[in-house]
Amino acid sequence: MELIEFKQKFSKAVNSNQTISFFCLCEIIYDGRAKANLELGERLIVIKSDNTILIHQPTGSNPINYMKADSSVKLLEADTGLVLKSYNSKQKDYLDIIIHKVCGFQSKKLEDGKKLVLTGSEKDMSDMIRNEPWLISEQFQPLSREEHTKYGFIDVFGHDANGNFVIIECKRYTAGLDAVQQLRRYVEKMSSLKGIPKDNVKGLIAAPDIAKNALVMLEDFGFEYKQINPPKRLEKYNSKQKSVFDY
Amino acid sequence: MELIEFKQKFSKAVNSNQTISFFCLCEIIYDGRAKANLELGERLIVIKSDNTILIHQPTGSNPINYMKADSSVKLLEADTGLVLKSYNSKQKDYLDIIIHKVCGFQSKKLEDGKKLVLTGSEKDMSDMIRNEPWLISEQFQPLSREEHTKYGFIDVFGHDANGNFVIIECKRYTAGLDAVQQLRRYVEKMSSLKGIPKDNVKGLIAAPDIAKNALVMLEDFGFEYKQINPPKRLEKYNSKQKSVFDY
DNA sequence: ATATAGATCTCGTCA
DNA sequence: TGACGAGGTCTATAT
Repeated sequence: MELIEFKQKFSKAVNSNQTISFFCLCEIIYDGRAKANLELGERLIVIKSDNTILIHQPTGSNPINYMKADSSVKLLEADTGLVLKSYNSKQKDYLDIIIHKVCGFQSKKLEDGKKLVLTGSEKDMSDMIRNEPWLISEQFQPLSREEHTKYGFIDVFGHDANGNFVIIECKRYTAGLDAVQQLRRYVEKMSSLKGIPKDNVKGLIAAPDIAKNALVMLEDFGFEYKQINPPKRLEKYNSKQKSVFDY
Repeated sequence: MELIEFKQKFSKAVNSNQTISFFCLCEIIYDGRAKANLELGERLIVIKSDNTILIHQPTGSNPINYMKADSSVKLLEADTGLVLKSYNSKQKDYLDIIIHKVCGFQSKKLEDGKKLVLTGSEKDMSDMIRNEPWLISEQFQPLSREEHTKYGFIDVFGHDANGNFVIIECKRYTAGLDAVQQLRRYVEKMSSLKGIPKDNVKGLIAAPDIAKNALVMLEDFGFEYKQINPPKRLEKYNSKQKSVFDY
């Protein structure tokens, strides 16, 4: 595509807050929170209606370069072709896309107010444990939600049959050393805030799996691990679930 | 665009490992590590040459839905139009894109072997401190960097004038409670593995800023905070830096 | 605005 | 392959 034609289409689309997608041969220079450059290659560029910029190479989930929402977007002429200059004042980020060739251009004003409905998050997991405390043990009794927020970001808080407090940290994937440290911090905080001995505040990790070292560390602190999987419940689609993903 | 025409172009592009981009009116159903659905709306769909799938709404950096590399991609006919079915065996993820209308279609075999050259990462920061130890203090002397294997992933390791070991944890942004806990773990691990009293292993956080609570916790453990900014050096572009981002 | 922690985190690296 | 930690993390939430 001719750069002149591209520039016209581009400007029109940007000015009307359309979402833009095009392939191009380009170099990238970034400076801001860090500093980076990417030599000449073919990439997919996406510019969203909130002026988010994404630069994608042909593989991988993440953009190789990007600018966050509310960036400025200017397309200027240069020796090599065009330069897309962008600046984000909040992040203090600068991005230059030095465009040598453009292949294809698409833009559309997207209408989409829908939000993702997702289950299986850590929050769903802690809700499940609060509603079905026997998943932890026969003795575990959860306390009110207000109770646990007072003492920090504790997933589930309750007590056992012996009058000990129990703090539960949920992880939706394999718990690691960081999860154990996190739990340890909550236990120590509650112990000191309530003025009760550490032995009377029990720590427990609920996760589908736990790393070996993490389990050792957990047991060193006198904490427990309970194998629990995160729940997955989408009321709306549960009934037709089988047929939907059937091949 | 007619769905028939789209289907032909799509299949051809997928079979030749092209990178694909198109706008469409669609619903999304996802099941796997979690479970989600997204009601009808207009989105940008990207399919990369490694069969990564990205579904983008008109705002925000992250895709609202996605599939990781090496997913299967099949386009089937349905009552409502077309259904793009995808399955990732490694992640055990299923994704259905129920396509009602398609607007535009672009595909291209992207050639790009270039890798991002980035500076200002945490590793650059620890390298800088190792090379310029006076940034920490006049007394600090870094030791060889075998720490990685023996005592965990310690960023910088050395000793002070009094024969104490010093463990430094670098953060390129505001250090939080998690950073203090991480440092604490390294200090404890080295102390116990080497059999040295904890008082003779000093912990230090090097970061541009530290959260208030994190500083309190740091000082409770007898650790130190040193304000240091991550370096940003790209040899190639340093000289023309000003002109490159000049407007 | 800052702080805190999750994420269908993703990605690289090393044992 | 699992484990571990960084990320220009991004995002949501609470203060």
